[in-house]
Amino acid sequence: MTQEQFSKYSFLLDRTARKVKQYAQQQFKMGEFDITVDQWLVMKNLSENEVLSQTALANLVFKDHPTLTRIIDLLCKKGYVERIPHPQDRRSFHLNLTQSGLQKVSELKPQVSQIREKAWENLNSKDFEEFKRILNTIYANLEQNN
Amino acid sequence: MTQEQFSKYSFLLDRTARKVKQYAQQQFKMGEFDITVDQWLVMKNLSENEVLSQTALANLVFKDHPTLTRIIDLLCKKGYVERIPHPQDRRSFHLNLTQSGLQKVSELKPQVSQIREKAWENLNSKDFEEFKRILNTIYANLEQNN
DNA sequence: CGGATATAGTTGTTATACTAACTATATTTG
DNA sequence: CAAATATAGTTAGTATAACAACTATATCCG
Repeated sequence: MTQEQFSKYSFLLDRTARKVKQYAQQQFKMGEFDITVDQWLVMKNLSENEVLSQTALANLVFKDHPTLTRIIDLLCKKGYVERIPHPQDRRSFHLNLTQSGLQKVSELKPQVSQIREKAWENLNSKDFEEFKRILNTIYANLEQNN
Repeated sequence: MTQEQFSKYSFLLDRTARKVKQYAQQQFKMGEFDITVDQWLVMKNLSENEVLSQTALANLVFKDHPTLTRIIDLLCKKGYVERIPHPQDRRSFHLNLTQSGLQKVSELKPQVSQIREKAWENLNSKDFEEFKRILNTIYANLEQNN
């Protein structure tokens, strides 16, 4: 295989990732979910982990700090999340889903799963495992500490 | 496989696509390439196709018109691309690589290929074919006209 | 021909991504 | 303890992504 051919993966990967996000975002909009796909990822992770700082959450969702700051800002404005001052460390916050945020997560969870399924028509569990393996290998190949 | 498990593909896909772009962008910066990864994609496609309108180019690179307008604006400012008025259709342009743009493409082409290769360490041609097949299937599953 | 419609491209707005620079607070260490 | 350093989070600036609304020009069709 030539270098030239290999190069195409980045185009296909980027194109597909954008399509997946775009499709989900359109469904979110049609269903009047009131949040974006990235905001959903953040809220879901908050719901699955009790006490999280912004740094801990950033590491979970693989977003950088400025990006997460802004997503949290928006979720606070919408009333789904609150920043609770950390009792020992005045630099830090505990992030909390509000009552409204908890309700939103449990309401959207099954709907999001259903939206996500559409991408896997005509594909099976073996494909899924292969896909995960290859994505994770690529990710590991490009990590900084190589 | 549960819905929940399937849902993770979107996270891994997004995470990996971002890492691939980020890694390339860092290499572009280190090499002082003077363009972004998306600008490179546009210039490469211009170099491979003689006469392109913005619409034709947008379809090639799978970006929408506003995004492409802005990328072309930046490439014009940098002197790598020019908009030539279409002789028959006054709404439209022919996009052209300048001399400087052509030189940039031929200078960067091998370097970009080399950067792109790093992702494929520990993976082989069969993986590559599988990966392409799965990405293309997902893309097709989510196209609008379904 | 002339009004309706379609197409090419631009502009505006919001969100995310990334880097860099910054503030405030903790921690380390001489 | 005090200075150096590290960490938590924010702000600023630029680029890309998506959608909606817009201008200008072409085309269609009665």
